[in-house]
Amino acid sequence: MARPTIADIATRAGVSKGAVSFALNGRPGVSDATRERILKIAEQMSWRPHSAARALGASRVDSVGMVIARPARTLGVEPFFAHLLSGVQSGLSAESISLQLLIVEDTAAEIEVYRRWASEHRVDGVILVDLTVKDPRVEALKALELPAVVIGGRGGKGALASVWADDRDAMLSIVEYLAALGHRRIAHVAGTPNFQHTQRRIRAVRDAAPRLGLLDAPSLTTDFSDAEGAAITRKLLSQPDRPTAIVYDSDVMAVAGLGVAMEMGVSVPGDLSIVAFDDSILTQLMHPALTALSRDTFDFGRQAAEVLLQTIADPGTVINRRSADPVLTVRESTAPPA
Amino acid sequence: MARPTIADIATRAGVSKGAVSFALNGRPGVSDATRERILKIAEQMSWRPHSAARALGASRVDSVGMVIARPARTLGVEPFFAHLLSGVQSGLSAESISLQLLIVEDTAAEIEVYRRWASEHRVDGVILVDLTVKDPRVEALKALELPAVVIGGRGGKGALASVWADDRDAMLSIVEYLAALGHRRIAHVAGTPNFQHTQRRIRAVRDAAPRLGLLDAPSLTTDFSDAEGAAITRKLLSQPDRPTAIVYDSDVMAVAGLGVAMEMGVSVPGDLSIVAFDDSILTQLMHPALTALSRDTFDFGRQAAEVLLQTIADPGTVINRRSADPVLTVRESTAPPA
DNA sequence: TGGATTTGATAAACCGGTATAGCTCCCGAA
DNA sequence: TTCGGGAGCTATACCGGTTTATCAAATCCA
Repeated sequence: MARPTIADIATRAGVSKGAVSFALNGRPGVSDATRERILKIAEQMSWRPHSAARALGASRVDSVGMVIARPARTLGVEPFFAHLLSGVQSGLSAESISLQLLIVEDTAAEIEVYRRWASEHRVDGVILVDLTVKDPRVEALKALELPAVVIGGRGGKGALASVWADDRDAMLSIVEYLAALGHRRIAHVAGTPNFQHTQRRIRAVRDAAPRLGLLDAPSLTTDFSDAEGAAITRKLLSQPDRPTAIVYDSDVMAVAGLGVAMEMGVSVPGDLSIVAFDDSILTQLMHPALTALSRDTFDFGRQAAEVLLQTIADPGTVINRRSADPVLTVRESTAPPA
Repeated sequence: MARPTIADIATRAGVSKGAVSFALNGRPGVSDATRERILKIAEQMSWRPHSAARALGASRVDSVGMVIARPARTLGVEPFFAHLLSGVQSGLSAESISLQLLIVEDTAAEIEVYRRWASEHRVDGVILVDLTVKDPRVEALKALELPAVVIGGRGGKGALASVWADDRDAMLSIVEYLAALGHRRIAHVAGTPNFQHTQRRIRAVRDAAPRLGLLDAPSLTTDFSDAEGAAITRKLLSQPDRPTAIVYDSDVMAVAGLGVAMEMGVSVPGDLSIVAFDDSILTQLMHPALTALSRDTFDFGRQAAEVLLQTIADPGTVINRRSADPVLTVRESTAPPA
């Protein structure tokens, strides 16, 4: 027999389909003896549930979705997503829930995907990344009644569940470290302006500046691309009063910035200190290796999966879980100013 | 009404469920007038098929799977996979087929996933990457009768469908280019030895060496990691008769190698030319920017999706499609030897 | 000891589609 | 005039599970 169904098992065990279903799902309705017998037979016949059949009956598909709305070009280099993904999967695999991944161009397309997933019952819930300030996805998901968890940003007042880290504290620790080294001119090459985490980081820099006696602490936004990272760096380093330290919101931009510095003959860390707000193999490949903020991205993903599963199980309560705080890994790209 | 079913449509249209099914799937059995009417009503009620119900009835889930067996750590930096993924999705989205992605540790786990997917009917077919010499996955997939397409390597004699590029010719073009510049000592830092494409590339170097009058052309295998790439480079550059050019099997290793050269005071391209057998934003971020072999990875993925869908539709014929040949993009890291 | 409750199990409905057998009506050919 | 056959549609079985109503037997309690 190619693929046994519960009916086959029922026949073999001399019981009804219903009894088999109860036994296999560990719910009351059969005696321990019968349950044992059924489980053994199922094992023997190497039975596995037919996902579609189960989905149809139980109206739950054991599958969650994740859409990433960034151009594939920049995506690949960002180790962030690969780690996040692995973490999410590890959190899901315990319950043998599968993950649907989709890369799309923009938020409009992303919402369209949610709409389709909801109407076709393809996923039980979704994981959101890159939350923006007035994010239309939150509204859309609530309208669709699709359980969701936001990664890296609070889901709004009682709106969506979330898993987040303290970007503000993290940014403060970077700026304080640089100030302690003696830097007074620090620039911040930020990411996409409407991302919530970008905003929080910018605010952190702005708030800390007077307290730390910084002369100048501009935050300049980009699209997270290496190109803009490089362009902004070139502009910053061409100024008469150029910064002695630059903080980049991503490792890719930091690497691009390092390249520009070398090209312009600005020595790192002699003339310029560089810090990346995200760590990965990239920062370690460089010469000098970059000082970077390390976050446990894998764990981030794992927690997001957990929270999502809880949200699916009990849509009533909204969980906002704070994950481990990031730490600054000091390497060769930072030193006291000349 | 929250989610209309075909029964609802049938009632509204005053026809039977069957008629609605025929109309919505564009198959004969209803008149054009009725079909028109049914489609309009379905549109109005914004009906969408329930994926599980369709899967159960039609025994086809409109979903394909892809498992990547590499440590997440190296995965993230490889832009290769992000591009491939986007390509695959673009090929699938036309038929609105969804993609399941899974990252696992090793091949054993990968096969286990295939087994589960097959028994739970979660996917209609799978896409394979990183084919090894005597790949156990081929056998496993045939046993499971799961349609599959291999990316970047022939599926074996009549075994599995495939989409491949000519690695041999590509490697030849690199070596010939370096030889034409005047290099006679060329080293090849290869990838995992049991990958088929690694073998093909090694063979290409070995075969071309005598014809091009190369004094030495060793191929050294690695695990594709930056660490081993760096280690091997250090060893190569410490030799008395060190190579004047090194070809790396991946962009990540090439970048690591460039770092080692700089560290050892070996100037690139003055004392050493570097070529990466894979292009991405990484190679362009470096200083000097790396000469690299560019492949249309996106298109690769797109074609793989196409071939897989054809294979699913008609499991009889085995397609082996050759994709566009890669081209060498010359940048700043290559020059005639000193 | 007898009625109430619990336990263990069954049969059947159901989820939302697809596939098929069969029915009616109409047309054309013999 | 009759019969064959196709077009257009309906009714129904079916896919493989889950869930509920039902029921007999066992158990409990007074």
